[in-house]
Amino acid sequence: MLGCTRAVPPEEIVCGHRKGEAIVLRVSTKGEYGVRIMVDLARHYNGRPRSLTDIAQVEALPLAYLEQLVKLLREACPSLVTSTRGAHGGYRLSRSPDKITMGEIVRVLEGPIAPMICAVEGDMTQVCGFLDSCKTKYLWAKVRDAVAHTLDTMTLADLMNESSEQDKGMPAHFIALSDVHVGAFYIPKQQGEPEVRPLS
Amino acid sequence: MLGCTRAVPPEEIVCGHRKGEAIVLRVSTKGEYGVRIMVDLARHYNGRPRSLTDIAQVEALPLAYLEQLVKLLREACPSLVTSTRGAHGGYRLSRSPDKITMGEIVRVLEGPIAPMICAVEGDMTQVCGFLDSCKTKYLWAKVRDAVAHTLDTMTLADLMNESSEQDKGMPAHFIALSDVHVGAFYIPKQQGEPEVRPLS
DNA sequence: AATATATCCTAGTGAATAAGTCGGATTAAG
DNA sequence: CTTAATCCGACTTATTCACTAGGATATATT
Repeated sequence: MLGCTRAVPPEEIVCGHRKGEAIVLRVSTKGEYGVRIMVDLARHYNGRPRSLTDIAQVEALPLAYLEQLVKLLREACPSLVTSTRGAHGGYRLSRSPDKITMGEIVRVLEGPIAPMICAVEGDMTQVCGFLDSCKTKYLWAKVRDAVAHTLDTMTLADLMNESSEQDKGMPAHFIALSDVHVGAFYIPKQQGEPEVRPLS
Repeated sequence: MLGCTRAVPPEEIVCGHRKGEAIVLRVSTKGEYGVRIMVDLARHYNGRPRSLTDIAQVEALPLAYLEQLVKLLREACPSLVTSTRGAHGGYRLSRSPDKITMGEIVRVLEGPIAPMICAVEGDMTQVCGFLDSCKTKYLWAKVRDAVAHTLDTMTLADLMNESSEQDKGMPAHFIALSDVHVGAFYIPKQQGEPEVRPLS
C-alpha cells in the first residue's frame, strides 16, 4: 500500500527517504524497510508463510534488497522471523508481536543506538579517555537513552494498534522548522496494473 | 582537551566518530564539533572574544572546517554567536548559556530532527498520502519527539553544570549491544609541543 | 520428472553524502 | 604596515547508502 523507494531517478519522489534532505538522527532505509517487513508479517501473523515477493509488491520496494534485510531478521539471536523455503514458502514471525520490541528490530537492522560512537549503548568508559572533561558526552548519552527508551517500550503489537489515535493530531508542541511538501508519488513501473493509486 | 577528528589515515582512531561503525541515529561531525564550539564559548562567556584558532587547537579539530560550522551558528536567526573581526577578534555567544537550548544548536547545525523525512518536525499530513495506512509513521514520530524533548529541555548552561554526576554511573538499564574498545588516541602532528597528552 | 516459485548467498556498483581542504579577500589591533 | 583574525566559495576525497546481478538450493504442484 506504500510507494516509497529511494531509486527513483526521474522524479526523485519518495516517502520516508529522499535525497539531499538535511535532517539529523536519521534512520536508513534498512531500518525503515525492515520495520515495514515486520509490520507486514505481524499483519499476517496467523496464516500461511508470507513471501517477500508479495511484501515487495505491496510496499513497492525492491525484492533483492528486502532479501538482505530479512536475512538480518532471520539470523538475529534470538531470531525475529523464520523461513520456509520452496514454493509457497515465505516468512513468519518467530514470536507473537507483543513479544517483539521495536528496539530489538531496529538494533538488529541498524546496530546499536548511538548518536555517535562515544555514546554507544553500554559502558562508555573504555571508549574515550577524555570523557571526564567532555561535557558533550552527557548530552549524547541522554539523547541515546531517550531513543532507546522509546523503542524498547513499544512492541510490534503496540504499533499495530496505534493507527487511529495519531490521526487526531499529535501533541506538536515542538517548533516546526521544516516545510516539506510533496505533491506526487512514485509509482513503480510494473508489467501489469499498478494496484496503488496515490494522490491522483 | 580533546582529540577527535575524522581525518586520521594512519591509525583510524577518533573519539565521537570513527569509520565503519554501524550505529543508528547518528549525529554527524557537524553536530558534534558545533556543540563543542558552543561549549567552549560558554566556558569563556565573560571575557574577550575567543578565536577559532584557539578552539581548534584545544579541541584538536581542523580550523577550516570549524569556520564553516561557526558560520551556521552566526547566520542563524536568531543568531547563536557574534563575531568581531581583525586581530584579537573572535566569537562570543550572543546570549547567555541558559537562554540557548541544545535543540536550537543541533537544529542550526544539522537541520530538523527526524529519523526520516516523512517524520520531520511539524505537520506531516502533507508529506505522504499513504500515511493513514502507514503504521510506521507513529513509531518514527515518537522517536523524533523523544529526541526533540531531550534536546529542547536542556540548555547550554545545564550542560556546563552536568559534568560531575554522570561519572558515578549512568542508569545503564539498557542492553549493551556493542563492545567498543579503543586503546589509543590520535595526537595531531603539530609543529610545536602537543599540549594534550592523552592516556599515555 | 519437470517446472515454477520460493528462499538463500556473495559480490559488485553508482550515486550521494560527509568531512574536510585550499586559496584568497576583508577587517582591525598594535 | 604587519599580523592575526574573520569571512567566503569552490574543490576534493573517502565513505556510506541503496541497491543490482547472478547465481545456488529447496519444495510444492503438475
